Amino acid sequence: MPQTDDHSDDRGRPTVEDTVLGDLIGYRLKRAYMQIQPEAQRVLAEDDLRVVSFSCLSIIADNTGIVQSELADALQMERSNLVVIIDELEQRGLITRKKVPTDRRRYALTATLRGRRLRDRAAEKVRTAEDQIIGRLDDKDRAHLMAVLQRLEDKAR
Amino acid sequence: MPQTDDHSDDRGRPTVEDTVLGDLIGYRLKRAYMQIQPEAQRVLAEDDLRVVSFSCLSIIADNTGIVQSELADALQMERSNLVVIIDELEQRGLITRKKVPTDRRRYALTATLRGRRLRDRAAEKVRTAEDQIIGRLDDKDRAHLMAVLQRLEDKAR
DNA sequence: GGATAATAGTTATAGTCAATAACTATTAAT
DNA sequence: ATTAATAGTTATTGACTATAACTATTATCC
Repeated sequence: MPQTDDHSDDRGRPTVEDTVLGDLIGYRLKRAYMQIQPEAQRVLAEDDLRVVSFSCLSIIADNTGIVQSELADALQMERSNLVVIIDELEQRGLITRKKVPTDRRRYALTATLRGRRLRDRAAEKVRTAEDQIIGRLDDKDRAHLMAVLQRLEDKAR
Repeated sequence: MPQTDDHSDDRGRPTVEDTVLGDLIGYRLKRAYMQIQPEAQRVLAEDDLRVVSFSCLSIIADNTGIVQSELADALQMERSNLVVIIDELEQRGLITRKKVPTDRRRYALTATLRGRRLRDRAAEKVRTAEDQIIGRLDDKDRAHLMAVLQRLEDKAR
């Protein structure tokens, strides 16, 4: 009987039971995310971007004139934590900030040409990295996954 | 033309474009997780558990005699960060720690009856909370989601 | 029209969490 | 028997998130 109680198989791979935990959506989501995130972080770091600054840049690129509050809403983060990120993107010449004439409290954010190009390139790299990790989870499953995740997100609100 | 450029619809709902970002698996996973996590945290807090301590307790309950290194491996966390969590679970009488006679470096972890009961109850509550959030995403989609996430996780290694 | 509320952006700060290094005790490898 | 590696522990650090407090500006409502 080769099955011992040391919780590992013959290849040293853990065989830890997690049926209860593993049946929770939150657990599976987090673990799946933990596979992807470090790689995304790595490729983005090559362009001196963090995941969060890439996300900001990407939303700004697709929503010319968006203001910080709206951006914070969209990314579900605190306005206050956005400030330094926006500062850096502006200093690097990836976005511009200009006062909204009709409401001088607000700043309209716009991606520069450099910003848009960097976004496009970075997005492509992240997408490629993801594809390598998931071993080209076939297109149908990928599409279904994305649709279900999107719905899950929508339902939650 | 009611469509303005303020990135919100008539109900104040944001209509921010995120096609590039939204097509990344990592982004969708994170956002889906962010819907679930706070609720899981909330129901677990009712039993003075954090997500991570619940996860530990659950794995221990299903793997009698597991040692800390194996647990850290299973949950993909650092051994060092486990220590305080294990300490607390032991102090609360939810698990026991006893030296492994054949290897005195290791401690065998076992859930007590109280520990197992708490785990079962807490898992049930988390599961219920998840179901409420996802609005009973139908069983077929749920099963498919879990299967794909599991595969995604496996492929990544 | 003027007092009061709310909103946008900012700053500073505190709490949480994960990662790292260094250490002791014990076992495995050569 | 010496050297390596492993298990658990402690302390510390850096990153990230949340919160409160503040200024400037706009919206609300008597």
